[in-house]
Order: sequence, then structure tokens, then C-alpha cells
Amino acid sequence: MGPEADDFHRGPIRSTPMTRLSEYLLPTEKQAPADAEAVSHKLMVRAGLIRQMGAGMWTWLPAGWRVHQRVVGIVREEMNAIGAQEMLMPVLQPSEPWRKTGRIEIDELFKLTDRKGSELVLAMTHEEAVTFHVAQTVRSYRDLPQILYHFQVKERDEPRPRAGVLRTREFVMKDSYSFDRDQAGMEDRYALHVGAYDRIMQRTGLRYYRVEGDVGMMGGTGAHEYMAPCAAGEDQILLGEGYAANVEVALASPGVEKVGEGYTRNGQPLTLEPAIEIGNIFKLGTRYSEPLGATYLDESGAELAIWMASYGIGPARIVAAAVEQFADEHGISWPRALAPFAVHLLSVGKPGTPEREAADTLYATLKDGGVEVLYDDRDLGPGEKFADAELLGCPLRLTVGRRSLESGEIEAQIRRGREQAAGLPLDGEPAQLLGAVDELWRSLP
RNA sequence: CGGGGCGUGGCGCAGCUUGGUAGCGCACCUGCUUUGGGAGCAGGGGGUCGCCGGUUCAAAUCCGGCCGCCCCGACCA
Repeated sequence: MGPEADDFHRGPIRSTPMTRLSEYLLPTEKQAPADAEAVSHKLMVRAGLIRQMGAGMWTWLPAGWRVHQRVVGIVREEMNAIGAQEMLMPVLQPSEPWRKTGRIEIDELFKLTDRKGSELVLAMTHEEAVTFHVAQTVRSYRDLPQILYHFQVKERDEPRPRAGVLRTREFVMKDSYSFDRDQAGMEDRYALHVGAYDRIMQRTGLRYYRVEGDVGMMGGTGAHEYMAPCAAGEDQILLGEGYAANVEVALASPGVEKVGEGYTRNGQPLTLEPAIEIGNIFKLGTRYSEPLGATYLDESGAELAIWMASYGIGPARIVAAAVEQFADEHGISWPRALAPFAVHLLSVGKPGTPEREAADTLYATLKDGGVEVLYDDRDLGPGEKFADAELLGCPLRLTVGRRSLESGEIEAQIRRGREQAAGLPLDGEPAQLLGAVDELWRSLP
């Protein structure tokens, strides 16, 4: 006899994520790891978002991964909006294309050998892979232009991983690649990416600058970097009236001078600020298409090299930069676009009491209404619940306790600035409540 | 890769100088009390002290080697 149909229905079927804190893996800590230095490192570990496995190797726990995937969602929407096509390429790759481009020599490239003795690499970025495929599949000018992208793990044998998730040996990157028949086309695709990247950064809620970049190991002819100012930043950017540049690049450009303790541009003083690179875009030209034979035939039948550019974004860095930029002494304060949950609902009062029942009802109403809510239904004192909520940093905190029953109002606190908002009606119609929550939500940073 | 530091229960630490088989706070488990800003009492569980070797009657402690992790610098998305 086979299993009865009911055997498949032993537990509750959850079509939406489980978000009761009593059942959720959110291991918060009062104390940060002793060796943590960067604010984002300390807070992301303390808030239960990430855990370390080794130097530069990190696990994203459920709440942390939600934040990461928020960034991914924004990036995906904006990439799709400029006509980019999502795909997936392998991390484990044959070494041949890397020999052809000369990048096999890079120290940070992980190299390994399989059981048959074949040399393999773990990709640190995907120019070789995507160009390999385009070389095989694109034959004609009619096949161009193309924008291809994926979200994939990158592996880098970093000399020194550091600062939590800010500099790791393995990390997810959105990398996209554009393929055009000539330089003018490449410039067009590049411009599309500038627009997409500006929209992405604006939507994340981060403070950021787009600066002239260094072409670095990517090779190529031009680059911009998207920099998020924060204390743990590894780079220094120079800022002036309508001007922002990576300090290394700036010093090589006309008008910028180092004077005494500071910098000037055309005589105007510039300020120096630490920042982390959260995205970069490179004009590659034919740097990869030539060695890998990525060519097309034009209208006259001439074989020409494809013009390429590549574009990266590190979601983990955007997450960490957001933590750095908006944290206060109580913990994280997410911009609403990145928060793991929109609402952190907490009940004050013992299980089995009317106030707990009211909180349960509110949880159901919010969840059914499509609000992403984390419900602290644990049997703990209020102090611990408030502290954990402020550590985790969801934009809106709703509290239901005995007071709520007395006043008929749900207490609302805005995480940014810890401001008390006007109370919400406890016994209204669901639609009315959801409308009020939505209105409050829209007013948040 | 240079310089510095650190590895003792899930987290933070003491013990090491002067060897005698491990302790504190938090967390965790049980019971009772408590419930609007990190509670109280009582009871309890968990560590081959990073690894290997040496010295010694005896090693967390002394010696040698190795591994791991962090910070500063160089480098790097």
C-alpha cells in the first residue's frame, strides 16, 4: 500500500514565510564578537543576520538573507527595465578561457585540479564565461546588441578579508555584460546602465556618489564607481561643489592638487570621505572579445570584434553600507526598501491574556493583508523584546499590550529617530487598519 | 605578504607569570514567581582548554612545531 493522501498533510502548509519570532531563527546577541571592528560587522552579527564560517566566509541567516534579497529584487527590476536578460553561469570553470585572456595569472584567482588532472578555476567574475558563450552564439550584427546578466557567487582569494560582509572571499554579485557592434553602441549600453544604477542606488535609500573609477584588473577604457560613504569604507573619495571622485583617480586629473593637509580642485577646497564601493561599471572595448574570438559579421560580411562593457553590483555591500549609514546606539535602522520586515509587531503580556489575543489577531490581520510582519510572540519581558526590535531595525514597530486594550490604540514607533507615531485603531475594520499602516509606511525614510 | 594580537562551553572573559585535571557573567534546560524597556528565587546541563609532539609523577599553564581567527599596512569589488 502506498501512503495515504493525508500523509502529505501532516503539518500546516505555509504559502507565505513563517514569521513568528518564537519559531524563527534570529539568534541575537548582547555582545558583539570580540574581534569585530566595523559597525556593520558587529550589528549584523548581533542582530542575527549573518554568521561567520571562516575568514571571509559568511552565512546569511534567514532575516539577513531577506535583506540581501531585497537588494537583489531592486537590481533585477531595474536591469530588466533596460532590457537585460537574466541567466546563470557556473562558478567552477575550465581554465582555458582564463589563459586566453591572461587572467590566469591573477593571484586572487582560485585555481584547482580535478581528479582527472584538469585545471579548473573558481570564477572571480564572469567576463570569460559570458564572452565564451557569446563567441559561440552571436554570429551577425542582427544578433546585437545584447545585455546579459546574472546573480552569482564570486570567489576571490583575498589577501585580507575583513569587516564582516564588506570584504569577503565569496560573495554574490550581480554582473551584467553588454555586447555591441561598435564603440557608439557600447556607449549607449553604458549610458543605459548609468541610468539603471542611479535608479537602483536611489531606491535602496543609501547615500551614494558616482565617481570616476580606476579600470583595475578588469582592463578596458573607462569606468565609474558607485561609492557609499561610511566609516568602514576602504576607499577615500574627494567631494566638492558638484564634484566627486576616487582620490586615486582625482590626483591624476587636471586641477586637483594636494595642498598641506587637504585637497583642492581649481583652488576650491575638497573634503575627503571614506566610502565603500557598492557598484562599478567598466567600458571594456574588445579586451575580452579579441582573445576569446567573440566576433560578428557586419552588413558587408566583414568580421569584427564585439564591443563589450561589464557592470557589477555587490548586494552584500549595499546591505552593510545601509547598516553603517543609518545605525544608532540601539542598533540597525533600515531604509524601508531594504528592511527584512516592514513591521515588527510585539506583544507585551503573558500568553493567554486578552492583550496577547489582541496581538495575535492583529498579526493575522496584517499578514492576511499582505503586510510583511515579524511577530514577536515570545514569552519574554518587554525590555528584551524592545531591545531586539531596535537591534534588528525594522522601520515600523507596533506594540500591543494591556495599555492598548485600555486606550483602544496600537502603539507605533518609527525606528529612524525612535519617534513615537500616532496610535492606530485597535478595533477598526481590517481595511481601515491596513490603510493606516500603509499611510504610515509611505511616510518612512 | 610585512607588523601586532588572540584561540578556555553558543557569546564575552578570568585562570597561565609561580604545573596538581577548569571558573565567572550572559545565554540554555526544569519549576515557581514576574510581565510596558535586557526580571527574581531554586535546581540543572554543557568545555578531551585550537591541533600535534616534547618535558614532567602530573600540562589550560613550561618548550617546539603546525593550524585557525582578528586588527594595522601593502593589495583588492
